[in-house]
Amino acid sequence: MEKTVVKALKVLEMLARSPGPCSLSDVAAQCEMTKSNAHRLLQTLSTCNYVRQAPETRNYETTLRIWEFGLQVYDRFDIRGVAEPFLRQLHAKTRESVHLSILDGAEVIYLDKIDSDHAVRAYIRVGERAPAYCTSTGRAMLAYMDEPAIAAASTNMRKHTEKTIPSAAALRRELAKIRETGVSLTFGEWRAGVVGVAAPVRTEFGAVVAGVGVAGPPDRMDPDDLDPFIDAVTETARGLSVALGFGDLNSRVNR
Amino acid sequence: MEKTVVKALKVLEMLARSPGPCSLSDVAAQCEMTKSNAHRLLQTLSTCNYVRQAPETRNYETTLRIWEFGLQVYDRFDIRGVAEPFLRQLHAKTRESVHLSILDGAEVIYLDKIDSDHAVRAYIRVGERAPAYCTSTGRAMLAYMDEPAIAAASTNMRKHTEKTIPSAAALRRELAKIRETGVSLTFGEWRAGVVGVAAPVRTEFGAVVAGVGVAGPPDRMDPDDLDPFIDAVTETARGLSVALGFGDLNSRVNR
DNA sequence: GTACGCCGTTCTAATATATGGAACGATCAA
DNA sequence: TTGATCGTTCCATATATTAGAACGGCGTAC
Repeated sequence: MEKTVVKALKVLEMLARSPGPCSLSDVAAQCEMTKSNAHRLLQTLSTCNYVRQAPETRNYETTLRIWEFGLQVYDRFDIRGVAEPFLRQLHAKTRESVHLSILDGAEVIYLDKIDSDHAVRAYIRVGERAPAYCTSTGRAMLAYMDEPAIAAASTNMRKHTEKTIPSAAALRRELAKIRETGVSLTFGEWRAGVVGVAAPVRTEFGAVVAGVGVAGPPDRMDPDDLDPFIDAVTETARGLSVALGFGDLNSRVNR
Repeated sequence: MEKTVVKALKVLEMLARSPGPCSLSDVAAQCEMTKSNAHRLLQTLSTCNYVRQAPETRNYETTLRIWEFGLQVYDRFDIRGVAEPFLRQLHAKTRESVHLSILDGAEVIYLDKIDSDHAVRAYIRVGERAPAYCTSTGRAMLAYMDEPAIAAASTNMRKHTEKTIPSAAALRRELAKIRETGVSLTFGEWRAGVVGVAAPVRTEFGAVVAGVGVAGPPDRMDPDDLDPFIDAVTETARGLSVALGFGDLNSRVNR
């Protein structure tokens, strides 16, 4: 294991996370290394154009280099390109916020979204993470994962709201229900007051590659009458599954 | 200079750029290192979750980790957040594609865009780069940069289309004109058949931080009658400059 | 069926490389 | 002026990285 590389990445991550430029001492302190060590790492990162220092304050900050590479990586995950028209359609039908996410370990990552037009709306940011076990798209995907993945997702379960699913056993019952009905429902388990309806996006071979869902407040998404939303979401998921199902996801190249 | 870090970044960049998963040998060959060296680098990058190997083929590919960090970095460049309503307004007025870009050395990076609704439209991708000297937003920013920056931007000038500005001298004349009028105009210099109208976005201290512009085909953007577009763009640039002008750009934190 | 070649991976000794502490000049506050 | 803090440079030491050989697995060609 290359220690230097790990340290360099640590510095880079720290700078990326930081809300503003950092002094050398800040970097050294937060990354728990000596000043001279941090200094040299920052210099190499500078010559590679990943960070730069403000000419006047001598503080260090990240450049847009990482963003560029991130976009390149992201574009290869072509789910989003294929999914966009489907998301648009789902949004047009429901007028609520619609989300596209993938599973990464025990968390979901939101790949794309379209916000509701309503003033009161469910809001997430693209790139954000959330625990899979208590989000609608997360559970929709979990339901079709193998045992180790489910076990991993049901450790460290916490009550994020009053309604968060309370136990691994309850989660497994919920996942079984999802496998029966094909739909994942949540009622304010992650963010209070947000109703979620989601379904898995699968390839023709059955592999789950993403989750798609709609989220909104209970006064517009009546828990007793979610059928219109369920229908819209399942149709979107089915359409997306077909659109994505031809070939291996990772072999897709840039559009 | 930490050689190991440079190598690791090289591997990461190579994988990000690659259209699909790469075998170890590919990585070693393309990055010009021994297989064992590439192998260890890939392993450390794996344990840091920046790359992973497909379980079956054993090929390596990037994860979405870089994308996540890229987004964090990007969000700190709050220009885009502030600019969005202005771009929307400009788009509403012109119905053409509008672009927001920043200068990075001799190139522009497109930060954001809104596409025209028309079937025929100027198209760029967010995150894309283009030479500053022959794009409208690029020249709008260059016009207010210091001598070394202009000199750097006027090296390696190539004819991308028939209309590309032919020489450094011509570029300087053009930049002088921009400083007079406040507007930068291009007629198919980078992509044939695309008319561009752009203006610089400046802080109250005069520092140029971005460029904003509109682009479209000559039949809707008549070179002899660009005044409506010029007015719209200058108004947008002025509004954005005011909105951004209070304080240092880099000290802005997440919304 | 067997031999060959290529793959990814592991190991090791040799060496290049990173390390942290000390020292330096600059800047700022008291 | 003094003292403290900052960013940066230097250097001997220790350590982490290196290249190459060797291994076992796999597919292919003969």
